[in-house]
Amino acid sequence: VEFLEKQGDVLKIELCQSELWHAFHTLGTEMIITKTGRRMFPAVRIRISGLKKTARYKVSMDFIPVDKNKYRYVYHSSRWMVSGVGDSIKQNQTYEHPESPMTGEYMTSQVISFEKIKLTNHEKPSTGQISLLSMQKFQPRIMIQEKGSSCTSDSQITVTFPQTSFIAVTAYQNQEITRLKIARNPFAKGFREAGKCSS
Amino acid sequence: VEFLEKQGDVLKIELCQSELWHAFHTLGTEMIITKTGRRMFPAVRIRISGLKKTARYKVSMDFIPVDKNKYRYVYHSSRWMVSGVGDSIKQNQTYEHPESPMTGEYMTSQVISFEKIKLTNHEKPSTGQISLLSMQKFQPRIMIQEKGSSCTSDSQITVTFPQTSFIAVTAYQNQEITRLKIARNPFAKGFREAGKCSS
DNA sequence: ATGTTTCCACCTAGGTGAAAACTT
DNA sequence: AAGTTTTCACCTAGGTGGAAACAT
Repeated sequence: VEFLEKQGDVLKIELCQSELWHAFHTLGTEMIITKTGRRMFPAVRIRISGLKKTARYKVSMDFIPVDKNKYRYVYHSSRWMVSGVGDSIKQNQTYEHPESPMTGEYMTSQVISFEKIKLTNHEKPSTGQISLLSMQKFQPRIMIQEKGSSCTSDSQITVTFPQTSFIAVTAYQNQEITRLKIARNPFAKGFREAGKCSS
Repeated sequence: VEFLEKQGDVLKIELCQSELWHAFHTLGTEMIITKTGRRMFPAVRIRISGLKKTARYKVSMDFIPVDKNKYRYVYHSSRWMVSGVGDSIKQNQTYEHPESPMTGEYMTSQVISFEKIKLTNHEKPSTGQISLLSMQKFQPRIMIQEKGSSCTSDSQITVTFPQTSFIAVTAYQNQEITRLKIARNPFAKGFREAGKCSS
C-alpha cells in the first residue's frame, strides 16, 4: 500500500493512556460541553509507526454518533437509560490538528495529542471547537490522509478506538466519573486529595 | 519575481509594534539571556502581504553580530562603551517558526510572531533556543523561503529591522530599560504601577 | 570589581468542578 | 423536575525582575 514506508512494513496506530481511558470507559465516560468550549479529559493521544518519512499527512479528528438515542442518567440505579430519539448532529465538522500537515518522520517520532480540541454545545462552533449534542453518545475518529498523493481511496486511513466513546453532558451525571476526573486531571482539584496541612 | 502572487504586486513586510521597538531602541535595547532560555521583549512580530496564496514558505529567524565589539555599561555616564573585542557567536543557529512551513494565504492573513523564541547563553541550545554572547550586540534577521521551488537565489527573502537590534545581557544594565520592560511587559510586574489598595 | 547563576514572589493565562441561578 | 448557564475559587503552567549568592 502506498501509505507505508516500504512493502512489508506495518502501519501501527496505538492509543496512549489506554488504562486511563479504560477506567473511564468502564464507568461510562462523560465529556462536558459548554458554550465557550471545554477540553476533553482524557485527551485523545496516539502513537504511530510505519509512515513514509518524507510524505506529508493531514491529521484530523471528528465525532460520529454511536447510535440514534438520547440518554438520561437514572440516579437511584446509577445507570444510563435510553430516553428517546436523539437529534442530528451538525454535519461536516472536522477538527484539524494544529500542527497538520505533518511529515511522516515527525508523526512517528512523538505522541500526537488532540488535547487542545474543545467540545461545545454552541450552534456555531468557532475554530478549534466541535459542536456536539448533550445527552447523546459519540465516538472520536481520527483521520490520516497523505497529502499530494493521487486521490485514491487507499491514501486515507481512519481509526477509532471504541474505549474513547462518551456521552456529551452539560453537567456530570455519574459521581464516579466526577471523582475519577478530579483524581486524574491535574487541573481539577476542587478538594485536595488528603491533608493540605504541614509543610 | 516568482516570489510574488502576480507580476506588479508588491511584497510588503512590516514590523509590528514599531513604536514600542523604537522606545527601546532609543534607550539601547537589552535582552536577557539565561541558561534555561528567556523570551525576547518586545517580541519580533511582522505582517506580510504580496505572497503567493498557495505557495508554502519556510519562515525562520537568526541573529547576526552587529559588530565585533564587546560592550560594558558605564553607570555614572549611563552609556555603553566598547570594552574589547567580542567572541565569535556559535554559527549556523536558526530558529524555525513553530508553524513553518506556512502557506502564503495563512501568512498574509495574520501577524507572524516570534514570541516563543528563547535566548540563552548555554553552549548547547535546545530546540527553540538560540545561543548568544553576553555584552555583544545582535540584529535579528527574518528569512522567508519558498518551498518546493527551484533553488534559485530569488526564492528567498531576508529582512532586518535595525530598530530590533539589542545587546545581550545576563542582567539589565540600564535602569531605564528595566523600567520600560516593567511598564510594557504584562509578565513583569514586580511593583504595581500605582496603588494596590482599595478594592 | 564585574559579570553570572539561582531562587523566589509576583504576575498572566487559562483549565477544573462546585454551586447557584436560570430556563422550560 | 430536569437540564443549562453563569460565576467563582482553586488549580496548573509558565513568563517577569529582584536580590542574594556565586564566580572570576
